[in-house]
Amino acid sequence: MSLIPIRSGSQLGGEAERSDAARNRELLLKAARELIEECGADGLTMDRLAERAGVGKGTVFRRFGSRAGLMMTLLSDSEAEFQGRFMFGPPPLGPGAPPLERLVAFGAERIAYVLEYGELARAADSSAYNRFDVPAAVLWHRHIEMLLRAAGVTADPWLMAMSLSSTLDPERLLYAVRVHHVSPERLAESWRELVTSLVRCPGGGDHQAEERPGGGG
Amino acid sequence: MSLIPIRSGSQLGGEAERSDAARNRELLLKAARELIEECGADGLTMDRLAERAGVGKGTVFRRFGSRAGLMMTLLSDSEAEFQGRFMFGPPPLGPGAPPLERLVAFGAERIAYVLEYGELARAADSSAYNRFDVPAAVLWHRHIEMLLRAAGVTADPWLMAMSLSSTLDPERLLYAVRVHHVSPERLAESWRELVTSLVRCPGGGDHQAEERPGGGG
DNA sequence: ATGCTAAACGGACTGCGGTCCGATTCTTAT
DNA sequence: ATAAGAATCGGACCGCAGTCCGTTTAGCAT
Repeated sequence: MSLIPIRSGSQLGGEAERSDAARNRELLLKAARELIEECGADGLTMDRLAERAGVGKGTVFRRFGSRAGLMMTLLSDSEAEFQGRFMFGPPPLGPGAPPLERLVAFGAERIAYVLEYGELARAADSSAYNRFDVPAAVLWHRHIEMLLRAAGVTADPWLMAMSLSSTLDPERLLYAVRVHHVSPERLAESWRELVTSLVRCPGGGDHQAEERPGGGG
Repeated sequence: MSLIPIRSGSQLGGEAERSDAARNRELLLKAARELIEECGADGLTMDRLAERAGVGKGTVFRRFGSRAGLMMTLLSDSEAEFQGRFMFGPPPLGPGAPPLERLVAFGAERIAYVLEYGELARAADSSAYNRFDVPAAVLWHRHIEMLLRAAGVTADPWLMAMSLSSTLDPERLLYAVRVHHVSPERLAESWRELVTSLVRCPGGGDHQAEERPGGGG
């Protein structure tokens, strides 16, 4: 049932897990949820978490690698559920619907997801350079890219998928909603218009010549 | 000649500047440039900068507000020059060319800019929540929005401009180039295709009804 | 020159994410 | 039961961005 190693729940690479490690992991997750309940995701610090869980700070980082890793672990259940829906679930999000409709649905669902988990989703975006290399992010990217190809978009699907992904960045989404009071519906509608334009117009192909000599990777 | 208060060079709101303040500002900027030369933008820390300039740490923060503010100040000359070109310069970047061509040129120039200043441009993007409220960012946003409107794009130009801006985020641009070895030309070409699609197709207008009767602007 | 005041100064301090490594505890073989 | 060994534990430690507030100094009026 495990779809993609979102973060595998706990251990980073190993197989077996020592009993004390398992106990501490549960302690930590429980404490983290409590803290978020009380102080919000932004109010959760690694020190506080360690103290609340009654473990050392080193233990926290060994478990989750980083603050962002912890947040991802906390989101892993809902994230897995989301992945399941857009990969295997019913149309229009899942397979069966035309690519464009799936794209539209994907954006709408992702927007709803980000808005639901707000602070958490934002905190799960590590501020590090490898933010886009996290398994879930590359999965979304690949999914969008696949749908673009299926929809007949010829124009550099990898980069187009990157542009579309950037539109769904939690940071910007939350900024639009919280600071500029943009409604979720308006966000979804704008996304629909964006992907529709992209799919309907084959990338401004008639530029002038498109003399792409080799056309290599 | 000052176009837009990018960061006004130094003082945040006041008018007159005391002589010691001016002297320290110059000292700091000089030291910052030296440090970046030696250690790269990522190697510049506020402590080191204060020490190198021979001033206290408080002075650094009073001058620039934050690390990102310092980076913006360091970029302000080239930023002002860029602003001057896309607002008042010759076509196709400046006024005179058709909106679509200006959009294409804007993206290409911005990509080149980000790639040229690399680390610095990235560091100037404060990690804070108000990242998008910085004067330069809202100017770019407004510029894109204006061009979209001029090009006849009806679909929520504000949000479309946000999506397009996100595509030009230094973080992602540098990620594509440095990690995935995407060439600058490919980035610019992808941008061209993106905006061309947007402008050519009026936002998936025939969705199902889209009876937007008035179509105000 | 001198005194006054508002502004600038500077460095100790805080809170944070993240690391390190000696001490501890679980597991397994005997 | 026990000893060896590996994995885990935990908190002192680091470097960093950013803040605070007592001290100094520039600019001006006299």
